[in-house]
Amino acid sequence: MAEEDRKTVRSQVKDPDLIRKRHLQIGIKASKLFAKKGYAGSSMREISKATGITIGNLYDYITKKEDVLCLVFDAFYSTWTENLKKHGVFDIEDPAEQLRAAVRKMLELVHNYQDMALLMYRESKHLPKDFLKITLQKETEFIECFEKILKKGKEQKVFNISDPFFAASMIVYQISFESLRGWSLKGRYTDEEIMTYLEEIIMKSVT
Amino acid sequence: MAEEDRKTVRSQVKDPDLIRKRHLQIGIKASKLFAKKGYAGSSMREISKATGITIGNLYDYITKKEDVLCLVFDAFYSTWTENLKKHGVFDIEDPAEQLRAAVRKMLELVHNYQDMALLMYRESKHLPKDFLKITLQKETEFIECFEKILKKGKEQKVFNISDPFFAASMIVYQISFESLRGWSLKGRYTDEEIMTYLEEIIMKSVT
Amino acid sequence: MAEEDRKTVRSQVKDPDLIRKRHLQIGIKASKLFAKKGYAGSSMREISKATGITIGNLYDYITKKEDVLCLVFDAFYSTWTENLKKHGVFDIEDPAEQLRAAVRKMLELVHNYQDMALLMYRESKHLPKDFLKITLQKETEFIECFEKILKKGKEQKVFNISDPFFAASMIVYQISFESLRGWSLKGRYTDEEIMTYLEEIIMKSVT
Amino acid sequence: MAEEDRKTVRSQVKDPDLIRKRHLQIGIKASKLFAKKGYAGSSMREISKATGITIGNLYDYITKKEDVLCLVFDAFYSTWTENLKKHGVFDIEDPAEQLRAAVRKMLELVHNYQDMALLMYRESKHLPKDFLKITLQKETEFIECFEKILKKGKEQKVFNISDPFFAASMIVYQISFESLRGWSLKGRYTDEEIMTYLEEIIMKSVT
DNA sequence: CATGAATGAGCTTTCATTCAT
DNA sequence: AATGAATGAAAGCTCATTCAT
Repeated sequence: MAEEDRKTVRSQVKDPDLIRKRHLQIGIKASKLFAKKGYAGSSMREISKATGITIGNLYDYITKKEDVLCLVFDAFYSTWTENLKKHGVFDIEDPAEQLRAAVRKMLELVHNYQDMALLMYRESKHLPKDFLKITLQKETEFIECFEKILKKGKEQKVFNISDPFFAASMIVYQISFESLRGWSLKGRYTDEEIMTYLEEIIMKSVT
Repeated sequence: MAEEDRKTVRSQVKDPDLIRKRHLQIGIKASKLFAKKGYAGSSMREISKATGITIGNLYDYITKKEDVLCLVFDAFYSTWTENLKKHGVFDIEDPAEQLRAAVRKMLELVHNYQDMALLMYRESKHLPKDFLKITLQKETEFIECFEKILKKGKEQKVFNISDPFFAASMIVYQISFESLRGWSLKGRYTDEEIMTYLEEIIMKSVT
Repeated sequence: MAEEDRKTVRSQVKDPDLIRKRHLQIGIKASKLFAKKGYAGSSMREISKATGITIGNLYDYITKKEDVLCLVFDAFYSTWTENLKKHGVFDIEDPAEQLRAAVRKMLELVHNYQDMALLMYRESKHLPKDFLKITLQKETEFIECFEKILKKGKEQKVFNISDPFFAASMIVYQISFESLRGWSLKGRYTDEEIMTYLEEIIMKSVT
Repeated sequence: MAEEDRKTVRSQVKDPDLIRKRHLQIGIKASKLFAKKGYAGSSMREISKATGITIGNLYDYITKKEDVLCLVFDAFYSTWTENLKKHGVFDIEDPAEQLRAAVRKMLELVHNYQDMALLMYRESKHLPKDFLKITLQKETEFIECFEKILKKGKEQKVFNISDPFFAASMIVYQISFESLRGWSLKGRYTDEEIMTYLEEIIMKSVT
């Protein structure tokens, strides 16, 4: 209880199943609200309305407004990783094939949750210190997935890169391109073009 | 530059020189504050303290808090473009040489104003509509500088890219890598390593 | 009276009984404050103190300071019309008798709520447009009560007037005489004298 | 200097002619502003703009914002009495004729300065105590003009009134009818009709 | 005398948070 | 567990007034 402190959002309620259910409910509904109005721009009243939980009851499941943001990040990572596991990307043997599949899958995911990716960049500043650390840890683990693929490809001499981790970081970064810079491309390119170009650029950068 | 700009932030004060001076003062000091506490998280009283201008006087130079953010963006673009012009990047003939020089220069700039790049991504949401349009225009012009280099290189067959504008957008995006994802690299790489790797990756992506 | 009114001042609070109670409380207490210091001269903090409702809670029952003024007008008209109905003025048959009774009753009322009449003249400028319309409508209805009496009297040749509505307007105006010009009479006449003279003048003006 | 204190608005400036000129200028221009936006609703900045005197200079002729209101009242009484003297109302011998002439003249005056009359009712609350006393004195003197006419008429048995001063007060009050209640008549009556009816009612009230 | 930049108290309003029911 | 009324600190912004030039 002392060391494991703050790994999750504290709640007054006893029933753990109810807590899980409500926490997910809050995270999902609030994420849509935050995407539209931002974290600071959303009041607890609005969060209450969006989640369908009265304001007093909301505070039975959280202790501060920050917690709602943590729940949003939690919910996001849940759906994100879940979606990724469903498609057996990591079963592919050929590194180039595998990388292309992973990148394409991720691009689709980011495309579908565009606001979310942007949201996480924008609002991570408001996360409490200890939760931020956890988040960064999760991101690092995510990068390491790509690092693994790159390392294998480098050993097999199919990839020509100097530093696998650095390259993996850049790939993960590039995947968010549409979310963060999409506005400067909208009108010039179709969604499919954007994803095709991105895939192409990323693949070329490693070969 | 003196007559045509500053139509966006109106002030009560009549002396145009004083306005320019104070606007710059506000933009620079507030940018440091915003980088630390964010736009929404910084109160007008804090901005007043940071700029050294009393709150009432501050409102002689702006009309809304938004305006401070505009001044931050303004100040940023001023120093940014100014710095870029100083080094005769656009005199270089060889496209590859030219691109490398431009990228390296920009990487150094972004490195020195790290918080700023992140700030601009994070807070552009809070810009008023009309000012946002101007900002996007400035960004597009910036991208087009790189597009021009890429086009020339493509014609000379030194660059192998399918869409120069898209590639230019990606390069500009990659240049901000350190600002937006730097935390995942800190501790693993020195500043110099980061810039060298970035330069290498960007150059490879076009050849 | 319960369902149809109070569409003008919206509140966050859900319990309609509580809303009615608080709205009346605000209207009455604020009216005394406004009479003393004027609408513009009374701060929300003072209104809060005067009503005994904390400032945040106050804003659960109103949306703008204007609303407080509306509630003052509401409360005034409520007590005004209520008081008038209590005394069966409109049952009297003889027009002259009826007019004299109505005037006398009104004079007493205005005398008891002296500051209020003055307040309403002074502050109606600050009412929001739509509410002002409602207020004027209520006043017109009030004038029409007197118009009706005058019309009947004119038909029965007991009153000698050229335009009943105009005359009714003037009577209603004269009734507020004490509120608006009382200061120039204080010291010269007793309260009872003022009312007697007023009654006399008004009655003579129609015969 | 001790007893006569505060009879007028104090000024830093030495030249008495300039003071008079500026005071009148301020009073006239500010009156139009106050009529539109009210005393409390007009800022010193607006007053400065309306008068064409810079804010600092303004404070060379006044000491507080209140003073501007005093100057408005002063300017008003100046033009008012001036206008009244021009027409030789007080030379008429027959009391009824004289009263009718005075009333008609005043009605025209009030009609032309409608906003002003309303303004004075509304804003007299904001006058400093000592100045208010002077204002009331001036008003009383004005009422006494009518009282004199009524007294003469009463002695000659052409007027049938019980208390001349009270009746005079009421007449002065009725003269402002259009200013204070005009909105409820607009649309129903022409300006000329209003004045004719008013004259008729007032004359009947004394005979 | 005139100018207008500077001051800071005070205004209206919002909002995270608590707590009696 | 759930409700929503109540709290008050703090936010953005205005404005009468001063004062150096």
